Amino acid sequence: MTTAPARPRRRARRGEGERLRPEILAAAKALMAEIGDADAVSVRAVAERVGVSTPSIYLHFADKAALLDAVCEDVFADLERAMEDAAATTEDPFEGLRLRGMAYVAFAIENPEHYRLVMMRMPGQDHSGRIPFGRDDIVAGTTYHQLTAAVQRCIDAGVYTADQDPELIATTLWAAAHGAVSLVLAKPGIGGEDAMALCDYVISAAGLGVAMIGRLGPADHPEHPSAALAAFFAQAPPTT
Amino acid sequence: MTTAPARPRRRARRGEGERLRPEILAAAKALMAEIGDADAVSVRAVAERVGVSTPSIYLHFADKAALLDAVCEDVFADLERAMEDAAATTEDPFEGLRLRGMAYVAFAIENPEHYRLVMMRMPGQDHSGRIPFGRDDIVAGTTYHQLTAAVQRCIDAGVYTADQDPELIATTLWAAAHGAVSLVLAKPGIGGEDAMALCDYVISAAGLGVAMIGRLGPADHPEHPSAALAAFFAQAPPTT
DNA sequence: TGTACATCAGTGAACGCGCGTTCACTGATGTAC
DNA sequence: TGTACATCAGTGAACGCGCGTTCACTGATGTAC
Repeated sequence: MTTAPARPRRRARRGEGERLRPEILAAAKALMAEIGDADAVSVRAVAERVGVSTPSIYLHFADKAALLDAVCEDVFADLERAMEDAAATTEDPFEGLRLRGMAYVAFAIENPEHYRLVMMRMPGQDHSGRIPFGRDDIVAGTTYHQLTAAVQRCIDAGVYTADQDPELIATTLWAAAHGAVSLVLAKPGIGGEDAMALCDYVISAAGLGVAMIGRLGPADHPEHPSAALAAFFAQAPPTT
Repeated sequence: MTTAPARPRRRARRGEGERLRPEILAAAKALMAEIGDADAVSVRAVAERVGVSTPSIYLHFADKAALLDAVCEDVFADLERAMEDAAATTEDPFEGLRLRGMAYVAFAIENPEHYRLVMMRMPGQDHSGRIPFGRDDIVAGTTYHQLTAAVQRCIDAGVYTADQDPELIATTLWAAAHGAVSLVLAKPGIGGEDAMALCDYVISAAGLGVAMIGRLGPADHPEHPSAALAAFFAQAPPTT
């Protein structure tokens, strides 16, 4: 069923058994993208793709879950690299937020099954009770840290206000990007032809809306919000 | 494994075979919520829960996929009802958007596996090639129609501007609510203790940000957006 | 009013499948002497 | 320089499992006469 040619391979030399591990990882990653369903990737298929017998997988990974965890780790690193590369192309903090979001979205659209694996699964607990690749892992990473730092620079620049919480803003932007792109993946055709344009719109709306919240107060739900907002915008300055 | 007592049941009378169908549906729905993984719900388990033999399921559903599709339909109706009920409690169109979003979010948090089934799955094609519960089905429904109508009323009220597209705005609000709540489901602990508060924040940000886009122009990406935004807000009127 | 029969809801047992995982094994490779 | 041996990467075959689905069947029920 899998079209891998399974070329004959030479076994690794003594002490070089670790050489097989990255090959297994890459095969699992590739199969996941091809099959389009992480659950449907079998240990057998991965072994066949690598050109090795099935039990060999167990020399490098404790079980299937450990293999999938390793793939997660790999994918996560790819996603974070894409975001950091994108952010490095601008000095403007607000634009940096937008570029990060667009890189995030582009990664998800280009690698839907990988994105799904790390971001759209229900959390399964480790044997140790830890949730792999949960909130804590993400928030502890350098990419998330850079994101909140960029938000802080937006506060410093006067886009957001000093009383706003950079963590909450970062999470909100993350939710906006994730919401747009995961909806595009789950419900194709949404937002018309240009899915990236929809995502850009959603990300921009969230980024700007957070600024509005900074001006209106955090939980401002007046009795007639439509009238209050209409009045606010009626007095707003003309834009360039 | 499933704790259903499987009380002895009487067979339906002649011509009343259809009576079993809703019971099967309800059992499948309940099992899904309990197990927390739609894929792990087996036809056998559903039959056992109903108190009927496994082949009986096939008298009412062509195959397992048809059963899951029927559950989807049911869940979708629940979700839409929750949103319409929530929206009915206000006359204000902007507040109506927010209440719809909060009802959506609350439904997802209360029924995580059901929400996941209808909104977080990769689209699987029907035997006929149609995507069940895809964008087209949702957009054609009355709930989505009411949502865009509420957006139109926001335009009429001066919250959004006449040149903005109600469909795009509706989709953006949907993406925001979905993004916030699906992130909460997939990465527990995000947004701190109160997940609903985070969702409210994200929904509000999107709703307000769309209004900002209406004033700034649809794809306004100036060279130094931070400075431009800071200038805009520096001139903005004081808020109540 | 009684009975033979067609209908139809529901069943017991089995089929074949692919899966994760294990076990006893092979044979190449480096090393000690 | 030659050889016995320990090490270690990798294997072939099998285990047991739960799954979706099918098939020939049973037996209660309503109906025609």
